[in-house]
Amino acid sequence: MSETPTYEPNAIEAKWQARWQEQGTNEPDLDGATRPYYNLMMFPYPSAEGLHVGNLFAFTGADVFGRFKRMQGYQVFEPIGFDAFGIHSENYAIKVGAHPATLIPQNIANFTRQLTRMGGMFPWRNVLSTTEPSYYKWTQWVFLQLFKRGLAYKKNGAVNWCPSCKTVLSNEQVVAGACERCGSVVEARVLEQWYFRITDYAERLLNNLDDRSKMDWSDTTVMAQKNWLGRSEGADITFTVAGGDAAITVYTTRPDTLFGATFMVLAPEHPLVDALTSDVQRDAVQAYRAQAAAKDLTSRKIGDKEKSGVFTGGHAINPATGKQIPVWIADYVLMEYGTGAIMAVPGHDERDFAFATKFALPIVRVVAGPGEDASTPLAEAFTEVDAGGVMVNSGDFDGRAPLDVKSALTAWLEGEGSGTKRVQYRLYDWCISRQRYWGPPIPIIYCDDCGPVAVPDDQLPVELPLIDDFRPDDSGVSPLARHAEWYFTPCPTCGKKSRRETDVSDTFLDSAWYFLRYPNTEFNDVAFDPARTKTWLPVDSYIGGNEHAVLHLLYSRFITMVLHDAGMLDFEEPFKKFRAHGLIVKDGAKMSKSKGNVVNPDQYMEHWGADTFRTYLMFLGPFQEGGDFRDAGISGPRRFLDKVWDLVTQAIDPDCRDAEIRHEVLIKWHQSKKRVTEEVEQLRYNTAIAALMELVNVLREQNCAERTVISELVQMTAPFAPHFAEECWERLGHATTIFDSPWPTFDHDLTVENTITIGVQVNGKTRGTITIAREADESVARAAAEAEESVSKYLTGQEIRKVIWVPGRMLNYVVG
RNA sequence: GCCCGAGUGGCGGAAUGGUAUACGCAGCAGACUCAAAAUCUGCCGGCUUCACGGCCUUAAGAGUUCGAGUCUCUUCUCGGGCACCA
Repeated sequence: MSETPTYEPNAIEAKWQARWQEQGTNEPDLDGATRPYYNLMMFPYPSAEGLHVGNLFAFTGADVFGRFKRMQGYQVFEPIGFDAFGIHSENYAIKVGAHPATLIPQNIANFTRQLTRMGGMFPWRNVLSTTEPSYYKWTQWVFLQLFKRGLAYKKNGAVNWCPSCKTVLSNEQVVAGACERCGSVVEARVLEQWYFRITDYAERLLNNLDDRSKMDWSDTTVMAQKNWLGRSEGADITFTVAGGDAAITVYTTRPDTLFGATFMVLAPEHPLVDALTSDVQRDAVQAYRAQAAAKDLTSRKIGDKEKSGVFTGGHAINPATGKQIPVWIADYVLMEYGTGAIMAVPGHDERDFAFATKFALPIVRVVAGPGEDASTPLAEAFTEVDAGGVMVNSGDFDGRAPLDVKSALTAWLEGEGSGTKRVQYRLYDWCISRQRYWGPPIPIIYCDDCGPVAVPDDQLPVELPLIDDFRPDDSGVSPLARHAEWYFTPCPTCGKKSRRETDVSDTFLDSAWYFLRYPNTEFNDVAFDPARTKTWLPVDSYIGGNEHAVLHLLYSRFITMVLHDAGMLDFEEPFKKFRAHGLIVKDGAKMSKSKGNVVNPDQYMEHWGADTFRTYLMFLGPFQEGGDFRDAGISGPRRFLDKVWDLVTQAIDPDCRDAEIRHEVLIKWHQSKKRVTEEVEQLRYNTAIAALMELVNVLREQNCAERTVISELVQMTAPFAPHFAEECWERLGHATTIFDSPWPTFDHDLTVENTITIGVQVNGKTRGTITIAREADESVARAAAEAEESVSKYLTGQEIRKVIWVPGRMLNYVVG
């Protein structure tokens, strides 16, 4: 008994990784696939630190699913790539004094090493990086598709500007109104920027979310998208300005409360402010507008909720009451939402109530709740619409329910020509301009004669020049503008000396279409080949983090819809199924560099092997909820693999093979196959692994190492521990990869025992158990139960009032 | 503030309204060993009992039900998202 090999993960893993590479095991036939399955995971941003445990958890979970689908007979395409443009790479390069173009390839090499080490089923010939000209050529092409369809436009927009770092900051880089890096107070700067008209698609983006045939998504993700889209139903109402021809249009979701509108508020930037302002108020209004303009975006939005504002001196007429009401300006009204103006109903809106209280404006009750009437004082805004209240102080509408008056009043306004019903979305257009260096240049040329001109397709890509001074400067203009040889270029239409657009595009654009490129990486003349696309898309399963629940997924859906409308794709939803994985925490806290609790997976893979580490990660908690990383627990999965290894050793030994499968093993075997199959399908990996462990325990107790059973056990461990399973499979005498073997099937009749043990309750308390035939009827069960001393002692001397018999489940006596 | 999600042994976590605590970790006892590690066997929610057993227990409280970790309401705590959206 000398030649028995022991389980040595590192040797086995290197062996199988090399073999997969040599034999192209992970590369499906992209053209000839008959049962294609596109298994997508969110590609990583290749940071200098390398993959962390959270990435590995996500990729392993997606890989387990892909390997499972493959064993179910699909040709699985499970590509990986790198999302390497963006401000993070650029800032890091500035910090370490290097160029991102040299850092990124190093990071990608390190990520590639780690992704190979973990044993992912990645087709490396289809790898992509968003920073390669061969990729971003098509990102620019995507931009131009939108430009040509009128969906890309320029407008002024405010950005966060740090005067000390001389750079535009993203919202998350602004902390409490200050620059996250240097602490300077951030200013708002207005720049002309490129936007995509995603708002045109708001309704379709919302409606498809409820269409299960197009999208089977996690509920939490659907909810997040719905909230982001923020559909509301209401009305536009026009108020004429007293003593003038001007009119102010407001948007409200509560047209029923129109009689309670006692003043109006415009956003400080509203175009009618000048016209409304009286001479007396002009100075105060000017001062307030200047003050509002100076506030940075974030502190205006989420900062101090204390109301501020100024009276313009102007008045408007409430179309319902005919009364003149004062018009104010205040920064709690946002120019970007609705019409930038509101009718203020302080009795029934918390913000308006706070404002009216602060500035002593009249508050009128127009809805009376249960037990209230028109004169009940309002200590706070009464905002309930559907709480059984009735209208009061509202003329002909008095006594009716607010919900009913909502539509009735809107209809009346429509008749008067002073209002219309309208649906409003919270979603705003997608700003894709970045005044930075490390991104794909926006492919537009400005010609004095021809205006903004698209760079012709045959001149794409507009390559990002490899310049050394890529730092942003004081001007707020992209560093690209400083390079005359790049900046000046002939107009593609008339040939006149023209200027390139110097903004680069948002990284979210890079990732909004990458899934279309993966099956087409070898094509240089098209972004995506129609035949390939028809075979592989839409994506069958997409797994990723819920931090991208809104932006990335919404932008991807939008770009797909646009390309669908352009006739280039025959589907409008890119991801048939989406599941969000959970988060790995360490000691109850999210892993982060600042907390110093980031776990580097390399050392674990080195010490335990990738297979044990993968199995551990999938076992530590529900995949869709995440879990707590505790290295003490890793020994459990390792012991499990050791036990399977030993069973394989026994199974291939002709001397100790057990030909007969005992009934107890047979049932457990089929039950395990059923459970594992169903649970892996639902990404419930932790319980699937528990089921495999239970099976192993039974096999050991029963001394069974029957070859068929062990073979199938090995197959079921394969998605979790792929190298390990390949090695076991080879030891069992197979010459081809285990991933081309069919997933084990089970016999339903063998998943249920002929005799079952059920609980017997007396008055709902479990008092004993009985073991009876599965099909036993009530009388048999009762006879067995009443013969049990532990049950009968609660029955003697009691009147049995009722017996509840749930066949095959339980028996309950109600006595007393 | 609003919208989601979650609170179960010492720990990670299982449980179609039907025997709560599967599986794993840690711990305790034993076997093997000169010894230790590894491995194997057994025990392992709390209180109570010599024991058989009894009572309690799924964040707290109420409710529905023959029966609730699971369904409903209220409260508390934690995590995530949105944040003056009219």
